Amino acid sequence: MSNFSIFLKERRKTVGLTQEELASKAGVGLRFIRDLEQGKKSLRLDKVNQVLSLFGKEVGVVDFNS
Amino acid sequence: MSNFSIFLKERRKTVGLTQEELASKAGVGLRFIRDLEQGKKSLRLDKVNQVLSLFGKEVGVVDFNS
DNA sequence: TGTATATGATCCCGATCGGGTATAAAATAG
DNA sequence: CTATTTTATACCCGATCGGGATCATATACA
Repeated sequence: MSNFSIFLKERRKTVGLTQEELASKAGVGLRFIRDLEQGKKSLRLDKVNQVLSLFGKEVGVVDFNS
Repeated sequence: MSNFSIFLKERRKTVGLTQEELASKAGVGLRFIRDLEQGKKSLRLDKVNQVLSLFGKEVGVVDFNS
């Protein structure tokens, strides 16, 4: 599982959103949210950022250790 | 410009690699390296990680302020 | 001058993404 | 403890797009 998979799944739950609600809020498909939370590796960067931006975050360079 | 665009361009130069050499080392196309360093938004995550891993880094969640 | 880089235009293959649907699991109601 | 609803997972399909390869041109730089 990647880094944002966990981050997003937890954040979504703490704010009480369903996957479907998050999808429509972020302007992406439900399938994408599911792939994302499932840790799919080959997602598109802009789509991931589209979702992360709802939580004031974005994709960036990090070390292997979290 | 995104975060890894700058990071990768600088790293590549400090280790003395051309875009072409980096591309073949990372197993991606030259065009991808160029798009990457130019900050293209819609790249695929796995490919970006493929390149970042050469420098012991990966893609992760970060704040808007770097 | 030659080398590295940037940008644009194709073509082509394969994957992503979204929509729909069917199903499974979890939560809630009766 | 069941029945119903909600939420999550899995699969197929079709349109779209990424990315590799290649050629061409333009610019920056050593």
